[in-house]
Amino acid sequence: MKKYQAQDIEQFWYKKWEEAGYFAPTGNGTPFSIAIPPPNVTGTLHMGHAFQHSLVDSMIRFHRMKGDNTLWQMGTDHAGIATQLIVTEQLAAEGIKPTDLGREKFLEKVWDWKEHSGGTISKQLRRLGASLHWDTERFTLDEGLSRAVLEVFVRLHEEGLIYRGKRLVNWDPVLKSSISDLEVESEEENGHLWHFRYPLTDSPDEFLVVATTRPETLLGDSAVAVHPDDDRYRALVGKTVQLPLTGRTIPIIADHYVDPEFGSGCVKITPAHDFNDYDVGNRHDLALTNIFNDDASLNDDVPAKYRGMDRYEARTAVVSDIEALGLLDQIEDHKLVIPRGERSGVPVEPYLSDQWFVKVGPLADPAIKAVEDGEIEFIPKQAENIYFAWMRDIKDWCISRQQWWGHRIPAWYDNDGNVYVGRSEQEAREQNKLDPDLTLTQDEDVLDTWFSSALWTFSTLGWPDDTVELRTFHSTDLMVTGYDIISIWVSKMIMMTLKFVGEVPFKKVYIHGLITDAEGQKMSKSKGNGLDPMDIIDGVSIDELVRKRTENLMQPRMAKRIEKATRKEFPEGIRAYGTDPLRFTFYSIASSARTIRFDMSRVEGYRNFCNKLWNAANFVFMNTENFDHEAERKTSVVDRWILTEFQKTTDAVNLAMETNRYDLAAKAIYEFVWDEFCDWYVELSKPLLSSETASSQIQAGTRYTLLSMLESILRLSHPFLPFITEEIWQQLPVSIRGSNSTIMLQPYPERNDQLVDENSLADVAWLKQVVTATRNIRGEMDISLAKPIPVLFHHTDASDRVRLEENRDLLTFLINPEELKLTDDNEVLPISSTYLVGNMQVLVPMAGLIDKAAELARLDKEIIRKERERDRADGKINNQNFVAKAPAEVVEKEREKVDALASAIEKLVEQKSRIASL
RNA sequence: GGGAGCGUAGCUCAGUUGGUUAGAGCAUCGCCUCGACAAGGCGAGGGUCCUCGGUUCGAAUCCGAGCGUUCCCA
Repeated sequence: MKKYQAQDIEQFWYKKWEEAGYFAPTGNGTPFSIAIPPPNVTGTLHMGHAFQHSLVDSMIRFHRMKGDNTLWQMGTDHAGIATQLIVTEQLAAEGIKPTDLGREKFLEKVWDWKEHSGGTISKQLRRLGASLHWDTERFTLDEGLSRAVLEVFVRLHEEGLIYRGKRLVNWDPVLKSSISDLEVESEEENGHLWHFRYPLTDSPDEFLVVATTRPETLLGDSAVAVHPDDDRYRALVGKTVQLPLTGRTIPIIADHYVDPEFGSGCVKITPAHDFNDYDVGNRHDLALTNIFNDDASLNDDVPAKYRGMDRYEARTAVVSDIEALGLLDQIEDHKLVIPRGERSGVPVEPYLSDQWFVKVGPLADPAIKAVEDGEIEFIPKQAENIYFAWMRDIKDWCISRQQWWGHRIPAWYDNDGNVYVGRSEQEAREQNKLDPDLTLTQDEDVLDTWFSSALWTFSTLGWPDDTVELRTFHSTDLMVTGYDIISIWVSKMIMMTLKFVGEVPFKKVYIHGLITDAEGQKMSKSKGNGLDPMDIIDGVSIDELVRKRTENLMQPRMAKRIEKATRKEFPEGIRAYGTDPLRFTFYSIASSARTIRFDMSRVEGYRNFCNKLWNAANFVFMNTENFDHEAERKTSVVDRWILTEFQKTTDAVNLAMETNRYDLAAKAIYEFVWDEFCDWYVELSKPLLSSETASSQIQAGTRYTLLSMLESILRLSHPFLPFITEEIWQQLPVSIRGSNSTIMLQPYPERNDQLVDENSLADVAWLKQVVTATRNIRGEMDISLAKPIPVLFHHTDASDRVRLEENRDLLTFLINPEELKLTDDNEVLPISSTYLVGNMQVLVPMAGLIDKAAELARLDKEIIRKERERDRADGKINNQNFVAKAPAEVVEKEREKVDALASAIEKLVEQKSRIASL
């Protein structure tokens, strides 16, 4: 075989698998299904995706190999705002505005874009080895899903759970649309707190001082509020103040919302421009004065002077006018949280507008209960808290967006503003018995992308039709997603699915942590610290990496700093590690922590692991070229030992997968392959295979075990390392692997008790200890393995002698002794370096080999270590409380430990004094 | 302000119901080009398990307080 090069094998196999249709459910066995969290059609694969989909793919491959009827449903969402923005920007480059084209033409352009540029993430998922069922790939805007959306909208509306109303929403003044909470990023920024004096109507020389971070909203104030228990202002409640610049008179009200400790204890209330003030306004029946147009310029409800000004222009004007009136009390520096639109980057306005809402309360109750009752299990369990906290304080969901790209709201208006909802205009007319001549116009808005995503698990399976797929694969078995998605998506899926399908969307939700950079910083474009999983798979030069990180920055001045940091962290770019090593890294770091630092040296470590597996396979092939499957064979103790170890590993991996502990699964495989199979079994097979004296049956047994063990390892590892395992498996003889065409559909290993031989464990443990003893002496004394050393076995018992004779060839090969010699108990021994294996002493005579001082130091270290241990155990068994209260077997264990250590120390001390006396 | 996570070797992290000599990878230091593999082999060094209390015969593990750090919500 050639050297291990991931890029040589990976794409080849994926293509084969896909063409052969191996990703499709077989139609037999227990159904197992997972729906992909639909990636954004505009998106590219980031580290979070790669992590998430690697976890899912292992689970899918695991179940497929177990013989389940396995479906990983593929699909993408239409990403309303993101997609529309991209196309809008492209058109802008040609000097075209969407409004120039009109809705129909514009949407054609978007579809065009989607068809030609929207598939990046699909290609990347293939590179990742994701065994998604592509044939039934869905898109939230395709016909079937759109029908589901219509159905849900109409039915919720019929039940009064969807309504239209004027409410305060997050408004992006650049997009001129409402946006969801998830699309708002709140960061602390430096600002000011302006203190204004509002004159009392009754006595204009007296003032209430109000503090605000947004002076321009003064023009929309409806009241000044104080805390009801605040003695300073109690007498003023019910009176009025003059609102400067406007000539309006507004009331002084009392509300518990006010924090009397903050500022002056008086708060201006602007119900149309602040979410808290909106609630206060509702409680006190205050007027809602909207002062903005949809681009956040001031509208005609403000004094003429300010009309048409941008909000920040108005801010300056208001402050200077207040100052001119002598009503500016003071200006303080102040840190405040500014909500910015994720896409546009501008501050978002709470904005009063006509929107459609889902009344969430009645949907939330059963959704909470489903999790409380354990119908849905969160992993880790603490993630439930996020869900419950959100669900128990849930607000109505604004589902309309002032966009073109999306599911258009199925509502029609007549000229009097009456609204009619139906699956089509036709149905709306029939249901409402409208005059055919009545002119109706459809609502211009579209639905929030999450509205369609909420139906994902069942709409992708054909709902509202009662399909075989729906009956077979719903509820899905597992959802894998991040913390940030619980409130925005997971909760909505649970509500909608319970409502319309009457069952949970998934039985388990695995919530993974956020992949951060090596410093624990969230990866982001603006910080320039992002990693592209494709760059880890394919490698990237430092120049290219710098280019990718610094292009199209929102803040171009960051480019220099980003370049410097990048060149420091990756002076030579990133090497091409391949998909398997990257995947294995993801499994290994999948802990329950909420942030996971991504460390490139781990990828390197797992690339080395793949290389190790590759080379081990190479060894197996080299030594089994003429393997005759029919030849008579016998198993050795070493064969039985590795088979026993493999059963334990298989058990551990299966258990880990059942409990979603990907890290433990990866660890079990890594340790078995490297520490047991490669370091011991392969090494122990060498003397047998090259032996002149070993029987041909034993040699055949060893060859068979090498092959079958390798084959089993490949199957066990396949869900995690799909490519390298397939590549190697294909090269195995058919007599070993069977005649099927892919490892993907081979049975997953399960523990076979008939292959467990507990006795072999003790035999091989003894063997390992003897070898380790001599290696230790060699290592401590810097004696090369090339130099033969005499090895004596002293104080042996019958089983030691049997083992020694049976394994003489193995020991000779591994130790490279000048001689292996059994001593008599009363024989006078040469001065030696000593190691204990149970009661037996392994001796290497010092003459000409070993330095006296070094050996004394080695013995001292060993004695101290054992004494420390003995003292600890001794302390325990001399403690009456311990003996009385600890379980008998624990006490017994400590007693045995003390005895064994005492006798070991005795021997070592004796040895030490002999050497010292030289 | 409320809630959550994290704090274990120089770095990144395991440590499952309390009993391990507290582990791994990377890094470090020796020795080794022996017929799978130098992307390797064999050894070694390295820890006040954040701090202080408590429960317990026994605490990295359970409880309380504090410190540091990250995130979410307001």
